[in-house]
Amino acid sequence: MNHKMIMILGVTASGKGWLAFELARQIDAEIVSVDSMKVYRRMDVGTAKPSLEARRQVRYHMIDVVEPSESFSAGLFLEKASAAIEEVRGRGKSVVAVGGTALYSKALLYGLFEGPGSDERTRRELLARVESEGPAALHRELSEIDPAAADRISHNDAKRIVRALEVYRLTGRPISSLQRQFDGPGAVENWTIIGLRRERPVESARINARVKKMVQTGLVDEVRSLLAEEAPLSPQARCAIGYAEMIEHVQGRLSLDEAVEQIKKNTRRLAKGQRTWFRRFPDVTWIDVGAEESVESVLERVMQRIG
RNA sequence: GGGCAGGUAGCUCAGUUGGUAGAGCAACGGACUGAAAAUUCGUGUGUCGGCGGUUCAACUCCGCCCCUGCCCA
Repeated sequence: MNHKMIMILGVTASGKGWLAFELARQIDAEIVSVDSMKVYRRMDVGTAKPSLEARRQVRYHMIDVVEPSESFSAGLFLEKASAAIEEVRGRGKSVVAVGGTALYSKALLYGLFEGPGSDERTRRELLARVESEGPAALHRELSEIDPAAADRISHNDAKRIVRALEVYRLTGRPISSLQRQFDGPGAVENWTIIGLRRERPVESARINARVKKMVQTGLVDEVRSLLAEEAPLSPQARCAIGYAEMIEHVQGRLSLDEAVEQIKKNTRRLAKGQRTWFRRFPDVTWIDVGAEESVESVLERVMQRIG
């Protein structure tokens, strides 16, 4: 008994993957990856997946669950991840959830609203209208049926406008009346949330080093072979950082150096967005990691917090 | 040593007839509920190389010095 639910947060390249692995071994837990890109098979180097060796030692979930040609979603994530967590708990083991996809983490903590998933036909239709009429026109339409949502969504944010209209069309209810989960207590209290944090320049330096290493360990070849596959990469998979830029390079629109610089820049931006999300997460115990601090030392500090 | 061209934001550079400065990129802050590594909103962060001079007022004009690049010795 006494199995734990631990969530580890941190920006990309913060070392949370290692920590999760060491922690899982220490407390005999299984790991649930909370990452929108590690779900794709054969996208290994660029998503910094745990090694096969690590995966032999600790059981991982939510990694390699779909083909690169498939689309994935927060809803699908929540469904599969919840099932995985149930399974782990059924074995009487602890759960360590690690990842950098904040929306997915939030979905685990609070759930998502009970509503329709994306509907391809409706969405295609609405997107066509965005093309011809511009997002502002649809935003005006949204403000008629759901002023609260329109107020919150920028008139240029085509994706959210489309989603809101889609939900209304499918359910006849304004999306703002359905999205209430994040306001309540959710399942937060079941989790111990640990955040890893370093000084900004250190985080940036780690990102640069990681990108360099990805290129050295075969990112270009990985992208080439993905492009050579029969089924084309899904829109989501192909905009993954590291892949989008390398596709430009492989197709001759960017030099290798330019692509690498772009990847570094976009990864830094990703980290920035992650910080913004995580800052507002509830009940996070932040661990300020020293520049040269060892995994063991961090692990020890985390163990103290977990008790 | 002499000549020429430059020294303005983290970087690349604009800056009209003197009225204490902008643009791109980078950076920073925010939003975010089934595409989220996506999408989107916002913000100049500056001893204008240094020291003097002219002027009500100097990034703009003058002098000296320092630094960088090119050319001539």
